[in-house]
Amino acid sequence: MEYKFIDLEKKWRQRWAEQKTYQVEVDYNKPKYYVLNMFPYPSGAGLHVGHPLGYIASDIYARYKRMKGFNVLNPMGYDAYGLPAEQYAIQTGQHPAVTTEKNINRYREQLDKIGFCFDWNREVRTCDPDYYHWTQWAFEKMFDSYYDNDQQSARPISELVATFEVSGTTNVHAAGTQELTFSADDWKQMTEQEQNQVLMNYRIAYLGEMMVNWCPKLGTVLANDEVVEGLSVRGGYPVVQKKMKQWCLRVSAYAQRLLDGLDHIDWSDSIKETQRNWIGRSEGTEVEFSVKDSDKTFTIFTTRADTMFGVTFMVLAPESELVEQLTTADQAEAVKAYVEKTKKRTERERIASSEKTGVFTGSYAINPFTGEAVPIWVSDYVLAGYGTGAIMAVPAHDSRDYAFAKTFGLPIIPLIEGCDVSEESFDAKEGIVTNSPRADVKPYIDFSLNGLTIKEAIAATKEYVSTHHLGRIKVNYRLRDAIFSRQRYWGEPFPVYYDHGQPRMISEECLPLELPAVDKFLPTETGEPPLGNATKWAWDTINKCITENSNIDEKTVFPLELNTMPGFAGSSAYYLRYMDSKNKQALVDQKVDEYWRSVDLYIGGTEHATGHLIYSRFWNKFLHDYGWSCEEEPFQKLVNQGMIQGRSNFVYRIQGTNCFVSYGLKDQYDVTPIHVDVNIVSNDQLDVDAFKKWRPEYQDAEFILENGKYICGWAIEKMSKSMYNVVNPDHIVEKYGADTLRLYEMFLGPINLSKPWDSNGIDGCSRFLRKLWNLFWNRNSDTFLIQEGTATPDNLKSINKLIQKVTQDIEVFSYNTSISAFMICVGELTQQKCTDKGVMEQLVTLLAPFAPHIAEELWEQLGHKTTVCDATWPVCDESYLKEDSETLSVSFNGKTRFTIDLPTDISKEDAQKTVLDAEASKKYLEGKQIVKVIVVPHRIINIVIK
RNA sequence: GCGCCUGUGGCGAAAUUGGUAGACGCGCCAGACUUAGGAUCUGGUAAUGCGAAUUGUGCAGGUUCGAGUCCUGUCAGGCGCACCA
Repeated sequence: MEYKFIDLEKKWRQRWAEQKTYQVEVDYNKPKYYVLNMFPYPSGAGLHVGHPLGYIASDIYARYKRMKGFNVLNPMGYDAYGLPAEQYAIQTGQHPAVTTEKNINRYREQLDKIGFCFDWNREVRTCDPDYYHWTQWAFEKMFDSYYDNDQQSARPISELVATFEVSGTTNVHAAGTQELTFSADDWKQMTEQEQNQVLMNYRIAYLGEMMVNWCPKLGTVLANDEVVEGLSVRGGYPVVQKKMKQWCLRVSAYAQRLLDGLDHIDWSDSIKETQRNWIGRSEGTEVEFSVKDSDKTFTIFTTRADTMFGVTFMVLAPESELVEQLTTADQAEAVKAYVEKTKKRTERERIASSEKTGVFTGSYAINPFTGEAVPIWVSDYVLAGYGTGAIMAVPAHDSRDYAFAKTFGLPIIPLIEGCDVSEESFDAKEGIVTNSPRADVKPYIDFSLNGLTIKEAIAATKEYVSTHHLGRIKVNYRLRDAIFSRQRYWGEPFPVYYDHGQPRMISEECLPLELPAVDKFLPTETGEPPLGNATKWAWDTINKCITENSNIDEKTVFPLELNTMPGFAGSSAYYLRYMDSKNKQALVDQKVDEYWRSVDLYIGGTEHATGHLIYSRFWNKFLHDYGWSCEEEPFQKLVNQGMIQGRSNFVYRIQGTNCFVSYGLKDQYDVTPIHVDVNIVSNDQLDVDAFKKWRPEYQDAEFILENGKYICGWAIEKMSKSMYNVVNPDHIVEKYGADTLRLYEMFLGPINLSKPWDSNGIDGCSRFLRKLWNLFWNRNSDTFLIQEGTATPDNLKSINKLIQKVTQDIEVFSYNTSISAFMICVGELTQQKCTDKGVMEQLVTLLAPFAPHIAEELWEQLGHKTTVCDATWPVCDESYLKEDSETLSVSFNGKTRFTIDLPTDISKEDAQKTVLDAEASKKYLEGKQIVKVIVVPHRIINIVIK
């Protein structure tokens, strides 16, 4: 009987669906295990062979864990809202709801062919009202919360109000956009509107006016992780800075917890490091400077407090409010012109030129350590959004300050013994401090750093600054709040209405606020959100939901929030929703959450390192603060699968002809390489007839062959339509079967590595499955070969070696080596003509996670009525692995020192010779007590001494 | 500039974690069966050499009886952050 994978795989796909094999429920009798893949954007292009890589890896692990007795949750869904889906809809001129539905169906069809053990019963789609109900709910909770720095937790905003009423800001340590100070009386005297404004400063979801990344071409603002080098990640369009009123999430309040949490989760070092960089914790000092001939003061932030004696000027960010305050009348015009000029430069232009520009404000600052007055400048190399938006410039020890000083002829004072600052600044943090204070200057204060190392000097200055109230020790983070508004149609609507300009939440009972179906959903370059067209929807919502407070100004043009939420909103808590995806009362039932807790194994690409994986952790921490998620961290272990690159093929056309020359002969002609569809190339050999039919212009193509074949050239490139190197998994499944595809994708190499797809190697995996099949069935007749009780010691040794290897490898996701082990084992069993049922049962069980279809079929043929998914994972019996051994005594200087157990494949003579020849070993071992010696042919490999 | 990761045959990669380097697969070579082979099976395949043998894990040192593995330096490639004070 032959291995007919097409029928066999179809049969088992159907049976799994009928018998609901992969449906799971909470089961307190079993330990849980939660496996999760980052859910896909259902893009219009469908899946290529790169997409299932992570799904296969996690599927293997999920099936393995199930066989080890765990109750395994392995769900799947779609991240259907957001820019990618909408851009695709715009490009194809269809409504995003239509294209998304279509794309999802296509994805599902493709996924189903590969035999995943997803529990589709729990599917979520971020664009489904039953799902985004809970996205909106979480947003409302964030609006109703502030972050208490003392408790390190989100708290209801009502508690903050209560405190304000009793003691104003005195005892408040809350994360805020600005530091506010007022008394209880001040608070009570504020109008409701003023109070709302104050609270907005503390809310975790807040409406803030700020500089944002505005992308005119996409017609929306973008988060920092969606912009790289001044261009949008999606589409690569220019991004400019623009001041806009936006909903934001106070992610920055969680910066320290996001950093600390990294120490307790099992993620790769590189992705943790990426997140640490992104959070950007920096310990430094804030120092107050007073302004000469004025009572004004301002604060700067520095990590190099040791350089206080080398400050020769100050610099303000052009956007800083200080600029206006500190500019003198004579300089006002020049400063204004400069600030205007900077505004017009895009982020990209600012980054591109490293030339320093700037203008003097006319004011001077007094250095609290030297008493010297130094000029205050404005320059765009200082960023408004970091620290205090003002710096002290120490050109001798900061390359940017140095460049600025050189451009504008400002003095440079070196502070490190022996450093040379004539050509460039000395930025290193190593050396002995000098000139602090300078010997030729009368000390202004009783404080010296001379003779200390930089590290000591920083500590000493910090100490001095805080005890003398010149400033304070301060930790800054680069992590900024997430901008949460998008001027787009295809996203979650905000559950927000405006009452006389004041934002208010639609009551929880009215959620979800459904996205209206509109005809005009295109974004606009001016930033008018498409939802503005849905006025009927808006007023219907108001009438339905806002009953008790119906004094909404009827003249309001549009009473609802027009923006929608960004792509990351829906993906931030989806792992919780899978636990209890049908729950109408809560995001997830508390009992259910306490059972599944958090994701044990999360698989996905590194591209989400500073986006989804930060937002999701933030979102979960917020929910955790209220007990809605029982774990502090959502993803305990993270495995990043590498990208699968494309392997393009080329044909070589002789210039000016329609004649193509084979790869090996191309150097003899003047040729142009042309991409050719990889689907008409097999093992780099071109299917000439298919090529002629591929494009009309090649219909009459001629070929110069080598050895009767046309060989194509190749290159590794990104898998994309334009390179004609996209390999569709459907084709592989049709030609080789899903099991072969699964095996081959895993056999390609370690999952965390990027690697090119190379269809050439797939035959090896295909051959392996046929060989396996041939162990069970005689190739030429329909005789089933397996019998009971025929196991030989060799059979048992082979299978136990496999059990040991696969069990070890699967735990560390080393699937490629597992598959090698399978190939070796099947080779051995074939040679041994093994027919034993017990051995075969173990073999099939081990194979089930990797190649579930063939495993099920063979399992059934072995006489089992139940699914192989519920078979018990075999345990290695090490007694079969022991080598027979012989003992050899080894003596040095006529005295027996130790004995060696010799493996059978080493002759006693060889071993003796090797040991005694090892002069160095003899000398080394002299007088030492030998505990253990391991011997392999021709060499002592391990001598353990006491 | 700062930080992280990776360098092993023609290719993808293994190496019991400091102990026979190159398992397994692809490709290639030879053979068998074939009208045929882009099917199947068998054997070979790091380099140099007829051979014995020698050299081999980016490069240069070091530790060790022993280093692909540990340490120092260096080069190359990839990734992240970046006028972040």
